[in-house]
Amino acid sequence: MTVSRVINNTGRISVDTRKRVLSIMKEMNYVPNSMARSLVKQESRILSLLITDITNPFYTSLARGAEDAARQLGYRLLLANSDESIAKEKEYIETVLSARVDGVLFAPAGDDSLPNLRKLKKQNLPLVLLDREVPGIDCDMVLGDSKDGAKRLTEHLISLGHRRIALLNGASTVSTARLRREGYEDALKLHSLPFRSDYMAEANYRMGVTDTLVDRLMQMPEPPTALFAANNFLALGAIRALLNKGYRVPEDLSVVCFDELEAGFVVDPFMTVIAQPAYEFGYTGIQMLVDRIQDKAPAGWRRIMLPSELHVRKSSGEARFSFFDNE
Amino acid sequence: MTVSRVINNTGRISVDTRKRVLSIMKEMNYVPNSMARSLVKQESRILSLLITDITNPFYTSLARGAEDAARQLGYRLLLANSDESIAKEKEYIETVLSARVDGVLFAPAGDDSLPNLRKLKKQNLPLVLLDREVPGIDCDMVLGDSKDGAKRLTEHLISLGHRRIALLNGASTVSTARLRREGYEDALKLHSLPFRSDYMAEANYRMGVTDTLVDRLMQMPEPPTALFAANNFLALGAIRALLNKGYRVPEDLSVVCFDELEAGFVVDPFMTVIAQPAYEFGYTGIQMLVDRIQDKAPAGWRRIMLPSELHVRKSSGEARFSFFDNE
DNA sequence: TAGTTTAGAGTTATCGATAACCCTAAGAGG
DNA sequence: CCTCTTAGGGTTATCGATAACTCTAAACTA
Repeated sequence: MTVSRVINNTGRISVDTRKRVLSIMKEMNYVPNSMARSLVKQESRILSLLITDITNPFYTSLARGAEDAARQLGYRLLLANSDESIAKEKEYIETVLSARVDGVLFAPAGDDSLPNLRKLKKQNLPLVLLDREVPGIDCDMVLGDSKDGAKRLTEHLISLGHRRIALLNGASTVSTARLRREGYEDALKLHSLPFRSDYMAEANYRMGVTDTLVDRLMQMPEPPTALFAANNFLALGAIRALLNKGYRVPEDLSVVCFDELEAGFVVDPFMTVIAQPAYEFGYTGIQMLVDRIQDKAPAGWRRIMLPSELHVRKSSGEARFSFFDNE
Repeated sequence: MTVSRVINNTGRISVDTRKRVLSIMKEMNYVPNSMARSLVKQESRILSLLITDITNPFYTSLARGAEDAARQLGYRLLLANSDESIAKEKEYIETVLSARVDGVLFAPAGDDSLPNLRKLKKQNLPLVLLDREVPGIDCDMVLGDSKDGAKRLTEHLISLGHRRIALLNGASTVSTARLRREGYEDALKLHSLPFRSDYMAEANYRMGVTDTLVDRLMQMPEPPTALFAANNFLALGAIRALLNKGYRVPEDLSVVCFDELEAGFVVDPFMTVIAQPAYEFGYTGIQMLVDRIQDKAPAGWRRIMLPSELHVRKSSGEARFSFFDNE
């Protein structure tokens, strides 16, 4: 009726009627029902963002970027958290589909997210993948340079004299973990260092590292002198375990990792990291998504790779040489 | 039609028809439209959570708690972030009202959130306030013991021999800032220490502290020997500024604060803090909200105060006495 | 056997907003 | 004076799911 015309500023309305409507709206505390509107308009102007760990600063920064972009483009954001669980992801997909959001920004838990993603694609819902690729899914993506970053981080350790570098990786069902391993291996090869499978360990990106994992590494006949952790939380878990056991970082073991540890403020930054532009992941992702929704995107899938930066800090130090080995 | 009966398991459906419907649903990739359902049911089973800073671990832990509780109770969570801005808060309120969520869990930016909150109450929307009170709003609340916590933190400093303790507080339009100041003053009084207004500074909970603020304190004729920061980010900002200027913590200035710095993992925890049970804030808040929605709540408003814990760590040390003053 | 249940499924109205169409009176134009 | 335009605003159908009702056989009861 006339109210709709006033709210949306469409059609012809006399100044008088408009005033009358507005004043009655105020008087009644009228608030339009966006569900009813979406039902007829067939669009909700809501985008959905799924992240895998809301306590990880990488994802909270990403969320802020997504939020800012969405706000600027006139969309609202439905934020959810999968805890790296495929099952929660599935639940969430159902929610999102039945809520008829206009598009989804999706940081998948891993390769096993495939069926979940297929379900989205079947509904023809615009989709942008974040941070991780999933084999079998073609769509727009915003990725980091995992391979190159891992290579740089490993080379940094090598340049400090380290020859025995362990890799504490995420699950191999996650694309970033695979790529980080490749980068690590590339760096070893490039410097003619052997790849040793006993220097490899694997854990969930979200979980702390069990002390036993660290024990195993440190109690080898030739323990590593440096540890490359594939993400920030793995590094924290490892360092905590090391300190508990009485080891010192970096004196006994240098530790480096992917991703900053804190969102913004850092007191006396400790960790040597490859920092990814988390905010831009979210911001760019939303831009790509909205382009796609509004048919402004090119026909083919876009694959944006954001650069990262090496920050050398205190957690990585010069290697101590062989005379320490038999200590 | 019959489909609805199948989906909701209501009414009488023959086994045969049910199978037929289900198979066609699968074949068509049918997904029910929850907006249409909400429209007629007059409930959405969506709750909304507004936090003021998504990058602050206090709020991300809180969000996880809220999410877990919501999931367990059969609700979904719409998460948003006000950045401590009343204007964003207002936008968000409008979104939430027009989305017809079933209830709102609200961490207000401050006393100026009053009009925003009134708008919610006018619609009779179940509401639970988190962390901060707002004068003029009566509703269920989950709070921390700001006053007592501040008192304990201040007394901890006093017990270390500090006599000149500065307070770096949040804006006085935020209830927690006022209470933390009260606790601080109580502790001073209790130990017959003078309250000095030149030891007070105020900044936004979200912002870094400007270096000038720290400069002002440290360049006083009688500079403080300890600093009580009213939240974690203020403490981080202060410490960063101090380190930049060449001061050491705790040697030159002890620093303590409210709230943990990191969500879960802490490497070699540094900061002496009053830790609040952030997860429980969210979890309890959702429980109270759902009770209210389902009319299981008592008639009067509930006001739950969650206890907090003092963790003494390295950022606070013994006071150095007068012979240092004229150094 | 006649009347009454009942299982199973179809019909209609509804939630609130909007698209598309229609209606009326005043003013414009010849 | 009559026709035509147009401003302003009312009507109806629609989005998709559900509540409440109806309908039709078959089954059951007395």
